[in-house]
Amino acid sequence: MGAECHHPDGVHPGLKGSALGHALSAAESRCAATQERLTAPRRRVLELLLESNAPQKAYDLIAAFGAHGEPAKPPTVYRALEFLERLGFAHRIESLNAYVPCRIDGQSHRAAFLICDCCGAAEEFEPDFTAQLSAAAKAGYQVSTITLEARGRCAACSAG
Amino acid sequence: MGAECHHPDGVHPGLKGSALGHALSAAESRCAATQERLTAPRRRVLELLLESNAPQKAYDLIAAFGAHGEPAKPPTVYRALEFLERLGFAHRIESLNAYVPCRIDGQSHRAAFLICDCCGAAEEFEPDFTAQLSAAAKAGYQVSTITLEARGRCAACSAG
DNA sequence: ACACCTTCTGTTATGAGATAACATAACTAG
DNA sequence: CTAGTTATGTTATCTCATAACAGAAGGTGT
Repeated sequence: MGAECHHPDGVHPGLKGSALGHALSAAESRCAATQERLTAPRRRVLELLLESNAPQKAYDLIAAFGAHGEPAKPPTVYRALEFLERLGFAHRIESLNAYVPCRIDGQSHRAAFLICDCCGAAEEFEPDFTAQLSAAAKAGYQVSTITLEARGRCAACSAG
Repeated sequence: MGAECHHPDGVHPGLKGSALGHALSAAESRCAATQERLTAPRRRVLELLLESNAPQKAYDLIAAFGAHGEPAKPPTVYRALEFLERLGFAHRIESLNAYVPCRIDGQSHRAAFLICDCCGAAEEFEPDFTAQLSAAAKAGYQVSTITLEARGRCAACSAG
């Protein structure tokens, strides 16, 4: 996580200005369509995730929450994250205890990440879980959610 | 995790008696073969994992460590777990913050779990990561480790 | 045997991550 | 407008994990 090399963070630059505004508006629309409420704290946490270029720890979000440097209380942020995950706007990366905004259109309830141990980037990709789901079915499991986290080195860090 | 239903815990019954002894001996042998040392605390933690029929939290292991009810100190157990994971004798299940003994012969450095949200069982299975590894390669990632956790309901809990 | 190095353990303390519980406020349907 | 539901604010606490350092145990060369 930046501990091993000095490559620039992240594949995703983090959204700013109008791109950020658009992403938030899109989230508003999706909430409106399903009668969910993108309230102020939820919107703020989503904004922080979208602005960032790397997975964010919950306490990073807590610290950055207030406009003038005041932190949030932990439950405020954890509740917002729970909401954002439920709606597919964000994902938790278990092996990092960190959160990223969903970068993939449409909510599949499935997440897969390529995590660079060098620069800390976490790239979401569209998973093909065919093989695993058939293994699960064979074992009699009814799978509701499935997550995959692959650790390694991104292209830039492999090269550098 | 037992919160939703009353099915018996676990697909794996937990080892006892000679089966447990054999498993520990096998671990000794594998350590000896690679000049690693299965020291007393490491062996004890492995024993606790093998005896259990469900994923064990670190602090469960800490509490159960001593023969006469004395707990271990946290670093004792965490160090042992680190060792056991490194040698492939145990796996951490990220989404549970819990640990299981490896149930699959040979250490692939890859773990995949079917986790029952109903009874708490966590069944390890042999993953086929072909699809994901090719997606990673296409993105330029050099993958070193890969973990997968599927949540759902086991056969018994689906039926009941 | 010995000195040396390395690895592992014991211990104290603290840092990081997450949630319980309860009171209050804001929406929303009738 | 009032009853029910959903969300927030706040305090406190709980769970999970590691830093740091001293000392013991094992291994190696002479």
